[in-house]
Amino acid sequence: MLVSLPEPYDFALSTRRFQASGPDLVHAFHDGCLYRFIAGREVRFAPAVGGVEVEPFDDAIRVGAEKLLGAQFDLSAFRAWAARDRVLAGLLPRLEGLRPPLLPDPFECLVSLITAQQVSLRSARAIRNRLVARYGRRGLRAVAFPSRAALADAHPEDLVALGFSRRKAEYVLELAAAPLDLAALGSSSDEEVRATLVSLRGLGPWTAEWFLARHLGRARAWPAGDLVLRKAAQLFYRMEVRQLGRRLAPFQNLSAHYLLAAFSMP
DNA sequence: ACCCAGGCATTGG
DNA sequence: CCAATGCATGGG
Repeated sequence: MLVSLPEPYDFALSTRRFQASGPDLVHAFHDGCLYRFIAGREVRFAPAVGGVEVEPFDDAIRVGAEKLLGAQFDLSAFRAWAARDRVLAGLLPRLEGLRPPLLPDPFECLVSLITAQQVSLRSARAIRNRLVARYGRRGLRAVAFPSRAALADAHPEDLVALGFSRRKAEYVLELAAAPLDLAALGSSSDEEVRATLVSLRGLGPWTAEWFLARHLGRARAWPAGDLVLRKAAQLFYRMEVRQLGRRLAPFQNLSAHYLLAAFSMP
Protein backbone atom coordinates (compact mmCIF):
# COMPACT_ATOMS: atom_id res chain seq x y z
CA MET A 1 0.00 0.00 0.00
CA LEU A 2 1.34 3.42 -0.95
CA VAL A 3 1.55 6.08 1.76
CA SER A 4 1.41 9.29 -0.28
CA LEU A 5 3.74 12.15 0.61
CA PRO A 6 3.80 15.50 -1.15
CA GLU A 7 6.84 16.38 -3.24
CA PRO A 8 9.57 17.12 -2.65
CA TYR A 9 10.33 14.02 -0.60
CA ASP A 10 13.77 12.42 -0.21
CA PHE A 11 13.49 9.02 1.48
CA ALA A 12 17.23 8.47 1.87
CA LEU A 13 17.82 11.92 3.33
CA SER A 14 14.85 11.61 5.68
CA THR A 15 15.88 8.23 7.08
CA ARG A 16 19.59 9.00 7.35
CA ARG A 17 19.15 9.66 11.07
CA PHE A 18 18.65 5.95 11.70
CA GLN A 19 22.09 5.07 10.35
CA ALA A 20 23.99 8.06 11.63
CA SER A 21 25.47 6.59 14.83
CA GLY A 22 26.22 3.12 13.51
CA PRO A 23 23.97 0.16 12.73
CA ASP A 24 20.57 0.07 14.42
CA LEU A 25 18.96 -3.32 15.05
CA VAL A 26 15.50 -1.71 15.15
CA HIS A 27 15.90 0.03 11.78
CA ALA A 28 17.40 -2.31 9.20
CA PHE A 29 18.36 -1.13 5.71
CA HIS A 30 18.54 -3.48 2.76
CA ASP A 31 18.51 -2.72 -0.97
CA GLY A 32 17.41 0.85 -0.38
CA CYS A 33 14.47 -0.20 1.80
CA LEU A 34 13.92 0.33 5.50
CA TYR A 35 12.60 -2.48 7.69
CA ARG A 36 11.21 -2.09 11.18
CA PHE A 37 8.48 -3.48 13.40
CA ILE A 38 5.19 -1.63 13.71
CA ALA A 39 2.21 -2.93 15.66
CA GLY A 40 3.93 -6.26 16.14
CA ARG A 41 4.77 -6.93 12.50
CA GLU A 42 7.92 -6.38 10.48
CA VAL A 43 7.18 -3.77 7.84
CA ARG A 44 9.10 -2.87 4.70
CA PHE A 45 9.31 0.75 3.59
CA ALA A 46 10.26 1.11 -0.06
CA PRO A 47 10.66 4.54 -1.65
CA ALA A 48 8.26 4.92 -4.56
CA VAL A 49 6.93 7.57 -6.88
CA GLY A 50 4.59 9.81 -4.90
CA GLY A 51 5.52 8.43 -1.48
CA VAL A 52 6.56 5.19 0.20
CA GLU A 53 5.34 1.67 -0.44
CA VAL A 54 4.48 0.02 2.91
CA GLU A 55 4.07 -3.77 3.26
CA PRO A 56 2.33 -5.44 5.02
CA PHE A 57 -0.44 -2.95 5.69
CA ASP A 58 -3.48 -2.62 7.93
CA ASP A 59 -5.09 0.13 10.00
CA ALA A 60 -2.70 -0.26 12.93
CA ILE A 61 0.32 -0.26 10.64
CA ARG A 62 -1.00 2.78 8.79
CA VAL A 63 -0.95 4.87 11.98
CA GLY A 64 2.61 3.83 12.87
CA ALA A 65 3.88 4.09 9.31
CA GLU A 66 2.58 7.63 8.92
CA LYS A 67 4.30 8.50 12.20
CA LEU A 68 7.54 6.92 11.07
CA LEU A 69 7.46 8.82 7.80
CA GLY A 70 6.61 12.11 9.48
CA ALA A 71 3.48 12.35 7.33
CA GLN A 72 1.80 14.67 9.84
CA PHE A 73 4.21 17.55 9.22
CA ASP A 74 3.01 20.37 7.01
CA LEU A 75 6.27 20.93 5.19
CA SER A 76 4.96 23.35 2.60
CA ALA A 77 3.75 25.70 5.34
CA PHE A 78 7.13 25.30 7.03
CA ARG A 79 9.07 26.06 3.84
CA ALA A 80 6.95 29.12 3.08
CA TRP A 81 7.55 30.41 6.59
CA ALA A 82 11.25 29.50 6.62
CA ALA A 83 11.87 31.33 3.36
CA ARG A 84 11.57 34.58 5.32
CA ASP A 85 14.26 33.51 7.83
CA ARG A 86 17.75 34.33 6.53
CA VAL A 87 19.45 31.35 8.13
CA LEU A 88 16.87 28.68 7.39
CA ALA A 89 16.43 29.99 3.87
CA GLY A 90 20.14 29.39 3.35
CA LEU A 91 20.01 25.85 4.71
CA LEU A 92 16.83 24.63 3.00
CA PRO A 93 18.26 23.99 -0.48
CA ARG A 94 20.69 21.42 0.93
CA LEU A 95 17.86 19.73 2.87
CA GLU A 96 15.30 19.57 0.10
CA GLY A 97 12.89 16.68 0.74
CA LEU A 98 13.76 16.19 4.41
CA ARG A 99 10.67 14.98 6.25
CA PRO A 100 11.79 14.21 9.81
CA PRO A 101 10.86 10.68 10.86
CA LEU A 102 9.10 10.10 14.18
CA LEU A 103 9.39 7.08 16.45
CA PRO A 104 6.00 5.35 16.39
CA ASP A 105 6.33 3.62 19.78
CA PRO A 106 6.29 5.86 22.88
CA PHE A 107 8.10 3.37 25.14
CA GLU A 108 10.82 2.84 22.56
CA CYS A 109 11.18 6.58 22.22
CA LEU A 110 11.54 7.19 25.95
CA VAL A 111 13.96 4.33 26.54
CA SER A 112 16.06 5.44 23.59
CA LEU A 113 16.15 8.93 25.05
CA ILE A 114 17.24 7.61 28.44
CA THR A 115 20.11 5.71 26.81
CA ALA A 116 21.13 8.90 24.99
CA GLN A 117 21.24 11.09 28.10
CA GLN A 118 24.67 12.57 28.67
CA VAL A 119 26.66 10.05 26.60
CA SER A 120 27.60 10.15 22.94
CA LEU A 121 25.03 8.88 20.46
CA ARG A 122 27.42 6.09 19.46
CA SER A 123 27.62 4.86 23.04
CA ALA A 124 23.86 5.16 23.34
CA ARG A 125 23.30 3.21 20.15
CA ALA A 126 25.66 0.41 21.20
CA ILE A 127 23.94 0.00 24.55
CA ARG A 128 20.46 0.21 23.08
CA ASN A 129 21.34 -2.43 20.48
CA ARG A 130 22.37 -4.79 23.28
CA LEU A 131 19.03 -4.20 25.01
CA VAL A 132 17.18 -4.88 21.78
CA ALA A 133 19.22 -8.00 21.02
CA ARG A 134 18.58 -9.36 24.51
CA TYR A 135 14.88 -8.55 25.00
CA GLY A 136 13.49 -7.77 21.53
CA ARG A 137 11.75 -10.08 19.10
CA ARG A 138 13.82 -10.93 16.06
CA GLY A 139 12.33 -10.65 12.58
CA LEU A 140 13.76 -11.44 9.18
CA ARG A 141 15.76 -8.22 8.95
CA ALA A 142 14.90 -5.99 11.92
CA VAL A 143 14.36 -6.63 15.62
CA ALA A 144 11.29 -5.38 17.47
CA PHE A 145 12.08 -3.02 20.30
CA PRO A 146 11.30 -4.75 23.63
CA SER A 147 7.79 -4.15 24.95
CA ARG A 148 7.20 -3.03 28.51
CA ALA A 149 6.00 -6.55 29.27
CA ALA A 150 9.20 -8.06 27.89
CA LEU A 151 11.12 -6.14 30.54
CA ALA A 152 8.73 -6.99 33.37
CA ASP A 153 10.93 -9.72 34.81
CA ALA A 154 14.26 -8.02 34.23
CA HIS A 155 16.34 -6.77 37.16
CA PRO A 156 18.57 -3.70 37.14
CA GLU A 157 21.66 -5.93 37.20
CA ASP A 158 20.52 -7.52 33.93
CA LEU A 159 20.58 -4.12 32.24
CA VAL A 160 23.82 -3.11 33.95
CA ALA A 161 25.34 -6.17 32.29
CA LEU A 162 24.37 -4.60 28.94
CA GLY A 163 26.23 -1.38 29.74
CA PHE A 164 23.49 0.67 31.42
CA SER A 165 24.49 2.66 34.44
CA ARG A 166 22.79 1.41 37.58
CA ARG A 167 20.61 4.53 37.59
CA LYS A 168 19.55 4.28 33.97
CA ALA A 169 18.74 0.59 34.45
CA GLU A 170 16.39 1.58 37.26
CA TYR A 171 14.82 4.37 35.20
CA VAL A 172 14.04 2.02 32.30
CA LEU A 173 12.56 -0.70 34.49
CA GLU A 174 10.55 1.79 36.56
CA LEU A 175 9.15 3.25 33.36
CA ALA A 176 8.30 -0.20 32.03
CA ALA A 177 6.39 -0.99 35.23
CA ALA A 178 4.80 2.42 35.76
CA PRO A 179 0.98 2.52 35.87
CA LEU A 180 0.88 5.01 33.02
CA ASP A 181 -0.83 4.79 29.64
CA LEU A 182 1.83 6.17 27.32
CA ALA A 183 -0.47 6.13 24.29
CA ALA A 184 -2.92 8.37 26.13
CA LEU A 185 -0.31 11.14 26.25
CA GLY A 186 -1.16 11.78 22.61
CA SER A 187 -4.35 13.55 23.67
CA SER A 188 -2.65 15.70 26.33
CA SER A 189 -1.36 19.23 25.84
CA ASP A 190 2.36 19.87 25.50
CA GLU A 191 2.48 21.19 29.05
CA GLU A 192 0.59 18.20 30.44
CA VAL A 193 2.94 15.81 28.68
CA ARG A 194 5.97 17.62 30.12
CA ALA A 195 4.52 17.56 33.63
CA THR A 196 3.63 13.87 33.44
CA LEU A 197 6.98 12.74 32.09
CA VAL A 198 9.12 14.89 34.35
CA SER A 199 7.32 13.46 37.36
CA LEU A 200 8.91 10.08 36.58
CA ARG A 201 12.43 9.33 37.78
CA GLY A 202 15.00 9.64 35.03
CA LEU A 203 12.84 11.69 32.70
CA GLY A 204 13.83 15.36 32.75
CA PRO A 205 13.10 18.42 30.60
CA TRP A 206 15.38 17.34 27.76
CA THR A 207 13.76 13.90 27.54
CA ALA A 208 10.21 15.27 27.76
CA GLU A 209 10.88 17.80 25.02
CA TRP A 210 12.42 15.27 22.65
CA PHE A 211 9.43 12.99 23.30
CA LEU A 212 7.13 15.83 22.25
CA ALA A 213 9.31 16.41 19.19
CA ARG A 214 10.20 12.88 18.09
CA HIS A 215 7.20 10.82 19.10
CA LEU A 216 4.25 13.19 19.22
CA GLY A 217 5.57 15.49 16.51
CA ARG A 218 4.33 18.61 18.33
CA ALA A 219 5.01 21.74 16.31
CA ARG A 220 6.37 23.84 19.15
CA ALA A 221 8.61 21.24 20.81
CA TRP A 222 12.08 22.73 21.30
CA PRO A 223 14.72 20.80 23.28
CA ALA A 224 16.57 23.85 24.52
CA GLY A 225 18.76 21.77 26.82
CA ASP A 226 20.16 19.75 23.93
CA LEU A 227 23.93 20.06 23.58
CA VAL A 228 23.97 19.88 19.78
CA LEU A 229 20.99 22.19 19.35
CA ARG A 230 22.78 24.74 21.53
CA LYS A 231 25.85 24.44 19.31
CA ALA A 232 23.72 24.74 16.17
CA ALA A 233 21.99 27.86 17.53
CA GLN A 234 25.36 29.44 18.21
CA LEU A 235 26.89 28.42 14.88
CA PHE A 236 24.01 29.38 12.58
CA TYR A 237 22.41 32.29 14.47
CA ARG A 238 24.96 33.42 17.03
CA MET A 239 22.09 33.19 19.46
CA GLU A 240 21.29 31.58 22.79
CA VAL A 241 19.07 28.57 22.23
CA ARG A 242 16.01 29.69 24.23
CA GLN A 243 15.94 33.08 22.59
CA LEU A 244 16.17 31.34 19.22
CA GLY A 245 13.27 29.08 20.20
CA ARG A 246 10.99 32.08 20.68
CA ARG A 247 12.02 33.46 17.31
CA LEU A 248 11.26 30.17 15.56
CA ALA A 249 7.67 29.89 16.79
CA PRO A 250 5.44 28.24 15.75
CA PHE A 251 7.79 25.88 13.87
CA GLN A 252 10.30 25.04 16.60
CA ASN A 253 10.16 21.28 16.04
CA LEU A 254 10.77 21.30 12.28
CA SER A 255 13.34 24.04 12.72
CA ALA A 256 15.20 21.95 15.29
CA HIS A 257 15.24 18.94 12.99
CA TYR A 258 16.47 21.00 10.05
CA LEU A 259 19.12 22.81 12.09
CA LEU A 260 20.44 19.55 13.52
CA ALA A 261 20.43 17.91 10.11
CA ALA A 262 22.36 20.85 8.70
CA PHE A 263 24.74 20.84 11.64
CA SER A 264 25.69 17.19 11.17
CA MET A 265 25.76 17.30 7.38
CA PRO A 266 28.87 16.03 5.55
C1' DA B 1 45.77 7.30 30.84
C1' DC B 2 43.05 10.64 30.00
C1' DC B 3 38.70 13.73 28.03
C1' DC B 4 34.28 14.48 26.12
C1' DA B 5 29.75 13.04 24.67
C1' DG B 6 22.35 15.24 22.08
C1' DG B 7 21.10 14.63 31.24
C1' DC B 8 19.54 13.56 35.53
C1' DA B 9 19.07 12.74 40.50
C1' DT B 10 21.24 13.30 44.64
C1' DT B 11 23.82 15.67 48.00
C1' DG B 12 25.94 19.52 50.53
C1' DG B 13 26.22 24.31 51.28
C1' DC C 1 17.59 27.59 46.60
C1' DC C 2 21.95 26.84 43.62
C1' DA C 3 26.61 24.39 42.93
C1' DA C 4 29.03 20.23 42.89
C1' DT C 5 29.22 15.34 42.04
C1' DG C 6 28.70 10.50 40.18
C1' DC C 7 27.29 7.85 36.45
C1' DA C 8 29.38 3.96 32.48
C1' DT C 9 30.40 3.35 27.54
C1' DG C 10 32.62 4.47 22.90
C1' DG C 11 35.77 7.16 20.35
C1' DG C 12 39.48 10.46 19.96
